[in-house]
Amino acid sequence: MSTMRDVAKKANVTMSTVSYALNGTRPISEETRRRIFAAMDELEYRPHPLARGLASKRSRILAILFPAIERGLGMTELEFVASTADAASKNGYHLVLWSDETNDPDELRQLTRQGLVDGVILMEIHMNDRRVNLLRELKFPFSMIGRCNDEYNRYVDIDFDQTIREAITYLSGLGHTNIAYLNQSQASYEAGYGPTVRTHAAFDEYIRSSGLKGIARFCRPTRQAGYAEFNSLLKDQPDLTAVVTINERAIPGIMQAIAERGWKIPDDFSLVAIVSSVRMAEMMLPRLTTLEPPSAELGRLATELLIKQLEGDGDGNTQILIPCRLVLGDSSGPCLRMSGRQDLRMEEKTSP
Amino acid sequence: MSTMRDVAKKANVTMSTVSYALNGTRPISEETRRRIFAAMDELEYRPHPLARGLASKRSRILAILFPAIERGLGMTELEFVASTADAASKNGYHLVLWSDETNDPDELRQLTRQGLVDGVILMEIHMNDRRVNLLRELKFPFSMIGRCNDEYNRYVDIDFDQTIREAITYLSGLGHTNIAYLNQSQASYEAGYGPTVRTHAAFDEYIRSSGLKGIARFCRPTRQAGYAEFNSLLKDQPDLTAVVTINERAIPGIMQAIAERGWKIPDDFSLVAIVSSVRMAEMMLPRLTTLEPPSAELGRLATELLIKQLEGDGDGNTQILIPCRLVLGDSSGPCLRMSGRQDLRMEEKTSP
DNA sequence: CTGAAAGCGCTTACAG
DNA sequence: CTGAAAGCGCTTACAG
Repeated sequence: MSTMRDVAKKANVTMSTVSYALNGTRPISEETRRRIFAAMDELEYRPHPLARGLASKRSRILAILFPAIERGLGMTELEFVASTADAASKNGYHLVLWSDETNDPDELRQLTRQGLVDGVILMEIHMNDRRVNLLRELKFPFSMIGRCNDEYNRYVDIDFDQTIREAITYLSGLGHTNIAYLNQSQASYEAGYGPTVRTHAAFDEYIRSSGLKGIARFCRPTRQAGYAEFNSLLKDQPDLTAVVTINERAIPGIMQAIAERGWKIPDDFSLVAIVSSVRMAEMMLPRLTTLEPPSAELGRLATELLIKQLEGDGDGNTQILIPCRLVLGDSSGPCLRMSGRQDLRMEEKTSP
Repeated sequence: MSTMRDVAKKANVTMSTVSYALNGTRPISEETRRRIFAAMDELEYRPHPLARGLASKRSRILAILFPAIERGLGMTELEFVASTADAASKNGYHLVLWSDETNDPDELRQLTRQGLVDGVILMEIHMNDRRVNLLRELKFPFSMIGRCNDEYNRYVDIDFDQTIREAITYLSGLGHTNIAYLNQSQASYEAGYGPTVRTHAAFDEYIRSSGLKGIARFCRPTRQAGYAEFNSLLKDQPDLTAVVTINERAIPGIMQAIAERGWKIPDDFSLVAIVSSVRMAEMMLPRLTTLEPPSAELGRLATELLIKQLEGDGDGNTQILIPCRLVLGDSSGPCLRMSGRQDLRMEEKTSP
């Protein structure tokens, strides 16, 4: 393994010249730079990240704080991590994974104090997030996938307003006039979990302004809860014809409750997921219509935001909102049950 | 941010003594160590990982090579990563994520040459794996979740023989005598992907030795392929009553094909997944019976194996095989269709 | 456009 | 049981 000193010797320059050539941080004559890079090639020189980090006080390592897996991570979180690692690497950074088992901000403080990483990417953001408060206080660089109550700091997030609006517009376009929203758990709402809070408010508001009938409910993330919540929902609103849900794990229970009524999806009832990956939607039968989250893009953008901040060409705070994208499945359509247009019923056999 | 020099000054010792006290690498008098740790506490001293790594030539950073997400990662891979990060942190290591987009061994060579990480964890291992060959050649420390053709090196893997055997034994215990195995794609078999190759061989062998009827097929990981493969399978073997599959993404297609025949699961046909997470099995309707992979344990063990090797208390190579664990769902049971025992049919309504 | 040198914050032989 | 010092492989003022 050759060192910068070896390169300098071979190129007949001093180490500092090699360093400046490598980092492009001061002008080098064409001839000299040629010699240096030739020497590097010949020696297969790789700069040592630890040495560079120690000397420059910039490790070029980022961390992503990964929530405890038990809390029910899925494809979306997987994509955040993968795309973050990818974006980091494309910008010459490494990404370390910090698993936030304890959800203890003090653990995060220890980690930042260590000085291994230049900045951290947060996900699963709450309206009033202790981790965010801590990092602000420490003035430790970070960016978020998600956002708090206030509009400070750098974040990328799903545009939940737009996503909810699109789900409802889509269903109302199919003729649905009475639509329920099955949210995540009440506990997550009370904890101020961003998606739960924002979608709840957005649903209420859009239903109100659109003149449709609508009802929103919380639901624990289990099939049993989905089953029970659905039945309770229909007891209150017998003419409900569609459910929109962000609660992926409740979906099998909803489907079972629908089947047990002898109803078919989508002819008798429509189901639209929001923030569910197409990958997951494909696993359901019938294939779910979903508003797919831009997970990979969120991960990439959060990383780029953070790197910009670290490299100083950040223009203060940056906020980016991206709506989910509607991907049609076989779980949504006009409701034939209420309309009486039974003649429109789809053939039993659909292509797989 | 205080440094080791500050601690030394405050404790009235030299820096080397602080260092030795911290690392426990040479005897320190009780009195001195007390003073040193008191000083550390007071100064909230955190050793600087970059400096430590540079001086000791051991970064205490591990990498996990994360396959391209397009290739269809799921919960299992998510758990590998999360549990690896966790095990690393519990042992005083950090974990960086290297995404293997290109699947190019030369990229891996560059990364190892950089000298940032002490060792790397590989997953998605093939029988003859270029990455493994490369790391062996470079004598770069690594461990694997999965294994190659030979028995060299450190690995943890699923015991596919045992897993297949348990799936078949379970089904044959329910009275099934004609069982199909729906594997991953032919392409993955030809590429020598471990799980595909090993389960294929295990199924053949166990069917042969058990006197049951069985047929194994490859299948692309799409619902369309699952649908088509299932129908083709039943054309060849009309008295088939159960399918075992490792091909999670084909399952919705299988279920649809079953439903279109007017069959009910499990009364008319049984479906058993292997190496599918319970989380995923819970998303299906009916809830899938699965042989759940010990993902978190595999990740943890692979990490511990690697760390042992790095810290020199490794007793050469270590091989660990763990079978999947049967978790009953509602997709498997005795076959009433063939037996004619229609009277045993389950009630339509099952609890969610 | 290039050099000489101090320093980043640790570890680890070498000595006693 | 403890110290004094070289060194890990870079970066970056300071000088010219």
